[in-house]
Amino acid sequence: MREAPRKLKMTPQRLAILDYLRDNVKHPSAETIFKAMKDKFPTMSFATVYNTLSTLSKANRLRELTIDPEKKRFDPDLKPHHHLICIRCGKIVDVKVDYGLKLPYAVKKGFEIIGNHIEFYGICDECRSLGK
Amino acid sequence: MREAPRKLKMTPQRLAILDYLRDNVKHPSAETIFKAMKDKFPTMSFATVYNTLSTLSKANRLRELTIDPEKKRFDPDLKPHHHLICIRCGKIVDVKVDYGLKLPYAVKKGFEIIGNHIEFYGICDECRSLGK
DNA sequence: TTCTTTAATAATAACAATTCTAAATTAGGA
DNA sequence: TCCTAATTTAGAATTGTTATTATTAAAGAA
Repeated sequence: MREAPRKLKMTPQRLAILDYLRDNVKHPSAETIFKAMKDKFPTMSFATVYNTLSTLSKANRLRELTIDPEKKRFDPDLKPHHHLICIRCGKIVDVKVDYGLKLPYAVKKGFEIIGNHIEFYGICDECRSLGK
Repeated sequence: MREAPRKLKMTPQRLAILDYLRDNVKHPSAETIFKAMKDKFPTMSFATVYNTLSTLSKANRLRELTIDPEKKRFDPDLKPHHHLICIRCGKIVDVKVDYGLKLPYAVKKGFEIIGNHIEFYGICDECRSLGK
Protein backbone atom coordinates (compact mmCIF):
# COMPACT_ATOMS: atom_id res chain seq x y z
CA MET A 1 0.00 0.00 0.00
CA ARG A 2 2.85 2.31 0.76
CA GLU A 3 4.74 1.92 -2.48
CA ALA A 4 4.77 -0.64 -5.22
CA PRO A 5 8.14 -2.44 -5.28
CA ARG A 6 8.91 -1.01 -8.69
CA LYS A 7 11.77 -2.48 -10.58
CA LEU A 8 15.15 -1.42 -9.37
CA LYS A 9 17.68 0.26 -11.57
CA MET A 10 20.67 -2.00 -11.41
CA THR A 11 23.94 -0.21 -10.90
CA PRO A 12 27.35 -1.73 -10.22
CA GLN A 13 27.18 -0.40 -6.69
CA ARG A 14 23.82 -2.02 -6.01
CA LEU A 15 24.92 -5.26 -7.54
CA ALA A 16 28.03 -5.25 -5.40
CA ILE A 17 26.06 -4.67 -2.22
CA LEU A 18 23.48 -7.26 -3.16
CA ASP A 19 26.25 -9.68 -3.93
CA TYR A 20 27.98 -8.98 -0.65
CA LEU A 21 24.76 -9.56 1.21
CA ARG A 22 23.73 -12.75 -0.59
CA ASP A 23 23.93 -15.66 1.86
CA ASN A 24 25.63 -13.38 4.35
CA VAL A 25 24.66 -14.50 7.85
CA LYS A 26 26.74 -11.94 9.73
CA HIS A 27 24.07 -9.25 9.92
CA PRO A 28 26.51 -6.50 8.99
CA SER A 29 26.12 -2.85 9.81
CA ALA A 30 26.22 -0.09 7.21
CA GLU A 31 29.80 0.62 8.13
CA THR A 32 30.86 -2.99 7.72
CA ILE A 33 29.26 -3.05 4.31
CA PHE A 34 30.87 0.23 3.38
CA LYS A 35 34.30 -1.06 4.32
CA ALA A 36 33.76 -4.29 2.41
CA MET A 37 32.94 -2.25 -0.68
CA LYS A 38 36.07 -0.16 -0.43
CA ASP A 39 38.17 -2.81 -2.23
CA LYS A 40 36.16 -3.05 -5.41
CA PHE A 41 34.66 0.43 -5.33
CA PRO A 42 37.14 2.81 -3.74
CA THR A 43 34.94 5.71 -4.74
CA MET A 44 31.69 4.43 -3.32
CA SER A 45 30.29 6.91 -0.88
CA PHE A 46 28.71 6.24 2.45
CA ALA A 47 25.57 7.90 1.18
CA THR A 48 25.31 5.32 -1.56
CA VAL A 49 25.50 2.52 0.95
CA TYR A 50 22.74 4.05 3.01
CA ASN A 51 20.65 4.90 -0.03
CA THR A 52 21.01 1.41 -1.39
CA LEU A 53 20.22 -0.27 1.89
CA SER A 54 17.18 1.92 2.32
CA THR A 55 16.04 1.24 -1.22
CA LEU A 56 16.57 -2.48 -0.93
CA SER A 57 14.73 -2.51 2.34
CA LYS A 58 11.74 -0.74 0.85
CA ALA A 59 11.83 -3.09 -2.11
CA ASN A 60 11.77 -6.01 0.31
CA ARG A 61 15.14 -7.31 -0.67
CA LEU A 62 16.50 -7.19 2.85
CA ARG A 63 15.45 -6.51 6.39
CA GLU A 64 16.68 -3.89 8.85
CA LEU A 65 17.30 -5.21 12.34
CA THR A 66 16.78 -3.00 15.37
CA ILE A 67 18.40 -5.51 17.65
CA ASP A 68 21.72 -3.73 18.19
CA PRO A 69 21.37 -0.61 20.36
CA GLU A 70 24.33 0.97 18.60
CA LYS A 71 23.38 0.76 14.99
CA LYS A 72 21.18 -0.84 12.38
CA ARG A 73 22.06 -4.28 11.13
CA PHE A 74 21.04 -5.68 7.76
CA ASP A 75 19.78 -9.16 7.04
CA PRO A 76 19.26 -10.54 3.52
CA ASP A 77 17.27 -13.50 4.82
CA LEU A 78 13.63 -12.68 4.18
CA LYS A 79 12.15 -15.78 5.74
CA PRO A 80 10.73 -14.88 9.15
CA HIS A 81 13.19 -15.85 11.83
CA HIS A 82 14.63 -14.65 15.11
CA HIS A 83 18.00 -13.73 16.55
CA LEU A 84 20.34 -14.43 19.42
CA ILE A 85 22.71 -11.57 20.18
CA CYS A 86 25.79 -11.45 22.36
CA ILE A 87 25.42 -8.45 24.61
CA ARG A 88 29.18 -8.13 24.86
CA CYS A 89 30.45 -8.23 21.28
CA GLY A 90 27.23 -7.78 19.33
CA LYS A 91 27.53 -11.04 17.42
CA ILE A 92 24.17 -12.13 16.01
CA VAL A 93 23.11 -15.70 15.36
CA ASP A 94 19.99 -16.79 13.48
CA VAL A 95 17.23 -18.61 15.29
CA LYS A 96 15.13 -20.33 12.68
CA VAL A 97 12.31 -21.58 14.81
CA ASP A 98 8.65 -20.83 14.31
CA TYR A 99 7.19 -20.25 17.74
CA GLY A 100 3.73 -19.46 16.43
CA LEU A 101 3.24 -16.61 18.85
CA LYS A 102 -0.28 -15.40 19.49
CA LEU A 103 -1.34 -12.17 21.12
CA PRO A 104 -4.22 -12.09 23.58
CA TYR A 105 -7.19 -10.31 22.08
CA ALA A 106 -7.13 -7.67 24.79
CA VAL A 107 -3.70 -6.58 23.63
CA LYS A 108 -4.02 -6.73 19.89
CA LYS A 109 -7.40 -5.04 19.86
CA GLY A 110 -7.14 -1.94 17.73
CA PHE A 111 -3.86 -3.00 16.23
CA GLU A 112 -3.30 -4.48 12.85
CA ILE A 113 -0.55 -6.96 13.63
CA ILE A 114 2.16 -7.22 11.02
CA GLY A 115 4.67 -9.55 12.56
CA ASN A 116 6.98 -10.22 15.41
CA HIS A 117 10.60 -10.75 16.17
CA ILE A 118 12.24 -12.43 19.10
CA GLU A 119 15.55 -11.24 20.40
CA PHE A 120 17.37 -13.71 22.60
CA TYR A 121 20.29 -12.25 24.42
CA GLY A 122 23.25 -13.86 26.06
CA ILE A 123 27.00 -14.02 26.16
CA CYS A 124 28.91 -15.96 23.57
CA ASP A 125 31.78 -18.40 24.00
CA GLU A 126 34.56 -16.06 23.07
CA CYS A 127 33.37 -13.20 25.24
CA ARG A 128 33.10 -15.51 28.22
CA SER A 129 36.55 -17.00 27.80
CA LEU A 130 38.10 -13.64 27.04
CA GLY A 131 37.04 -12.83 30.56
CA LYS A 132 33.86 -10.84 30.24
CA MET B 1 29.29 -10.26 37.93
CA ARG B 2 29.75 -6.99 36.14
CA GLU B 3 29.13 -4.63 39.03
CA ALA B 4 27.49 -4.94 42.37
CA PRO B 5 24.39 -2.72 42.49
CA ARG B 6 25.95 -0.48 45.06
CA LYS B 7 23.76 1.97 46.86
CA LEU B 8 22.76 4.95 44.83
CA LYS B 9 23.33 8.48 45.99
CA MET B 10 19.91 10.02 46.03
CA THR B 11 19.80 13.45 44.47
CA PRO B 12 16.71 15.53 43.77
CA GLN B 13 17.25 14.93 40.07
CA ARG B 14 17.37 11.19 40.45
CA LEU B 15 14.36 11.16 42.70
CA ALA B 16 12.45 13.23 40.20
CA ILE B 17 13.29 10.91 37.33
CA LEU B 18 12.53 7.83 39.40
CA ASP B 19 9.25 9.39 40.41
CA TYR B 20 8.38 10.25 36.84
CA LEU B 21 9.10 6.70 35.76
CA ARG B 22 7.23 4.97 38.56
CA ASP B 23 4.19 3.19 37.10
CA ASN B 24 4.84 4.91 33.82
CA VAL B 25 3.70 2.62 31.01
CA LYS B 26 4.50 4.99 28.14
CA HIS B 27 8.06 3.81 27.58
CA PRO B 28 9.38 7.35 27.28
CA SER B 29 12.55 8.36 25.49
CA ALA B 30 15.33 10.37 27.10
CA GLU B 31 14.01 13.49 25.43
CA THR B 32 10.49 12.94 26.72
CA ILE B 33 11.88 12.50 30.21
CA PHE B 34 14.05 15.56 29.87
CA LYS B 35 11.08 17.67 28.81
CA ALA B 36 8.98 16.35 31.67
CA MET B 37 11.69 17.40 34.10
CA LYS B 38 11.88 20.93 32.75
CA ASP B 39 8.95 22.07 34.90
CA LYS B 40 10.32 21.14 38.29
CA PHE B 41 14.01 21.32 37.40
CA PRO B 42 14.53 24.03 34.80
CA THR B 43 18.26 23.67 35.25
CA MET B 44 18.50 19.94 34.79
CA SER B 45 20.82 19.13 31.98
CA PHE B 46 20.41 16.56 29.26
CA ALA B 47 23.58 14.91 30.45
CA THR B 48 22.03 14.35 33.85
CA VAL B 49 19.07 12.62 32.30
CA TYR B 50 21.36 10.35 30.33
CA ASN B 51 23.66 9.78 33.28
CA THR B 52 20.78 8.97 35.55
CA LEU B 53 19.13 6.62 33.10
CA SER B 54 22.39 4.86 32.53
CA THR B 55 23.05 4.56 36.24
CA LEU B 56 19.56 3.33 37.01
CA SER B 57 19.81 0.83 34.23
CA LYS B 58 23.07 -0.55 35.57
CA ALA B 59 21.56 -0.67 39.05
CA ASN B 60 18.66 -2.65 37.66
CA ARG B 61 16.07 -0.04 38.42
CA LEU B 62 14.84 0.20 34.85
CA ARG B 63 15.29 -1.42 31.50
CA GLU B 64 16.46 0.08 28.21
CA LEU B 65 14.39 -0.93 25.23
CA THR B 66 15.99 -1.26 21.80
CA ILE B 67 12.64 -1.59 20.12
CA ASP B 68 12.45 1.86 18.55
CA PRO B 69 14.91 2.29 15.66
CA GLU B 70 15.18 6.00 16.37
CA LYS B 71 16.06 6.10 20.01
CA LYS B 72 16.21 4.26 23.28
CA ARG B 73 13.06 3.87 25.32
CA PHE B 74 12.99 3.34 29.06
CA ASP B 75 10.78 0.98 30.97
CA PRO B 76 10.52 0.92 34.77
CA ASP B 77 8.73 -2.42 34.73
CA LEU B 78 11.33 -5.01 35.67
CA LYS B 79 9.09 -8.04 35.38
CA PRO B 80 9.94 -9.84 32.14
CA HIS B 81 7.43 -8.93 29.49
CA HIS B 82 7.19 -8.11 25.81
CA HIS B 83 6.05 -5.23 23.65
CA LEU B 84 3.83 -4.34 20.75
CA ILE B 85 4.95 -1.30 18.81
CA CYS B 86 3.17 0.78 16.21
CA ILE B 87 5.55 1.12 13.30
CA ARG B 88 3.91 4.40 12.33
CA CYS B 89 3.81 6.45 15.52
CA GLY B 90 6.11 4.45 17.79
CA LYS B 91 3.52 3.84 20.46
CA ILE B 92 4.48 0.91 22.67
CA VAL B 93 2.07 -1.38 24.49
CA ASP B 94 3.00 -3.98 27.09
CA VAL B 95 2.49 -7.65 26.36
CA LYS B 96 2.51 -9.45 29.66
CA VAL B 97 2.45 -13.01 28.48
CA ASP B 98 4.98 -15.67 29.34
CA TYR B 99 5.61 -17.63 26.17
CA GLY B 100 8.21 -19.89 27.79
CA LEU B 101 10.49 -19.75 24.76
CA LYS B 102 13.13 -22.42 24.42
CA LEU B 103 16.16 -22.37 22.15
CA PRO B 104 17.25 -25.49 20.29
CA TYR B 105 20.48 -26.81 21.70
CA ALA B 106 22.28 -26.38 18.40
CA VAL B 107 21.68 -22.65 18.61
CA LYS B 108 22.32 -21.93 22.24
CA LYS B 109 25.44 -24.07 22.35
CA GLY B 110 28.32 -21.89 23.44
CA PHE B 111 26.04 -19.12 24.60
CA GLU B 112 25.09 -18.32 28.13
CA ILE B 113 21.49 -17.31 27.60
CA ILE B 114 20.35 -14.37 29.67
CA GLY B 115 16.86 -13.66 28.46
CA ASN B 116 14.65 -12.80 25.57
CA HIS B 117 12.30 -10.15 24.39
CA ILE B 118 9.56 -10.31 21.82
CA GLU B 119 8.76 -7.33 19.70
CA PHE B 120 5.38 -7.47 18.03
CA TYR B 121 4.86 -4.83 15.42
CA GLY B 122 1.77 -3.51 13.83
CA ILE B 123 -0.25 -0.39 13.13
CA CYS B 124 -2.41 1.11 15.82
CA ASP B 125 -5.97 2.35 15.64
CA GLU B 126 -5.20 6.02 15.38
CA CYS B 127 -2.54 5.63 12.72
CA ARG B 128 -4.88 3.56 10.61
CA SER B 129 -7.79 5.96 10.86
CA LEU B 130 -5.56 8.96 10.35
CA GLY B 131 -4.92 7.40 6.97
CA LYS B 132 -1.64 5.63 7.39
C1' DT C 1 23.36 2.98 -31.74
C1' DT C 2 22.25 7.34 -30.04
C1' DC C 3 19.08 10.18 -27.55
C1' DT C 4 16.30 11.25 -23.56
C1' DT C 5 14.62 10.97 -19.30
C1' DT C 6 14.76 9.92 -14.85
C1' DA C 7 16.97 7.95 -11.12
C1' DA C 8 21.41 7.01 -8.73
C1' DT C 9 25.99 8.47 -7.19
C1' DA C 10 29.35 11.17 -4.66
C1' DA C 11 30.75 14.59 -1.64
C1' DT C 12 29.57 17.10 1.82
C1' DA C 13 26.73 19.37 4.97
C1' DA C 14 23.21 18.80 8.32
C1' DC C 15 21.01 16.26 12.04
C1' DA C 16 19.64 13.68 16.01
C1' DA C 17 20.81 10.76 19.68
C1' DT C 18 24.15 9.97 22.79
C1' DT C 19 28.64 10.28 25.16
C1' DC C 20 32.49 12.79 26.91
C1' DT C 21 35.01 16.57 29.41
C1' DA C 22 36.06 19.46 32.95
C1' DA C 23 34.82 22.50 36.43
C1' DA C 24 31.56 23.49 40.16
C1' DT C 25 28.43 21.47 43.42
C1' DT C 26 26.53 18.30 46.77
C1' DA C 27 25.05 13.87 49.25
C1' DG C 28 26.23 11.13 52.80
C1' DG C 29 29.42 9.30 55.86
C1' DA C 30 33.26 10.31 59.32
C1' DT D 1 30.56 20.33 60.54
C1' DC D 2 33.89 18.71 57.38
C1' DC D 3 35.63 15.73 53.62
C1' DT D 4 35.61 13.28 49.73
C1' DA D 5 33.96 10.84 46.15
C1' DA D 6 30.12 11.04 43.32
C1' DT D 7 26.95 13.98 40.74
C1' DT D 8 25.46 17.95 38.13
C1' DT D 9 26.03 21.15 34.58
C1' DA D 10 27.11 23.19 30.15
C1' DG D 11 28.95 22.53 26.26
C1' DA D 12 31.81 20.29 23.05
C1' DA D 13 32.57 16.04 20.68
C1' DT D 14 31.17 11.61 18.60
C1' DT D 15 28.49 8.44 16.14
C1' DG D 16 25.07 6.83 13.15
C1' DT D 17 22.07 8.42 9.76
C1' DT D 18 19.64 11.59 6.56
C1' DA D 19 19.38 15.51 3.39
C1' DT D 20 21.19 18.47 -0.42
C1' DT D 21 22.85 19.26 -4.85
C1' DA D 22 25.50 18.91 -8.83
C1' DT D 23 27.13 15.27 -11.73
C1' DT D 24 26.75 10.88 -13.84
C1' DA D 25 24.73 6.85 -15.75
C1' DA D 26 20.92 3.16 -16.50
C1' DA D 27 17.19 1.74 -19.28
C1' DG D 28 13.83 2.45 -22.54
C1' DA D 29 12.57 4.98 -26.90
C1' DA D 30 13.63 6.33 -31.46
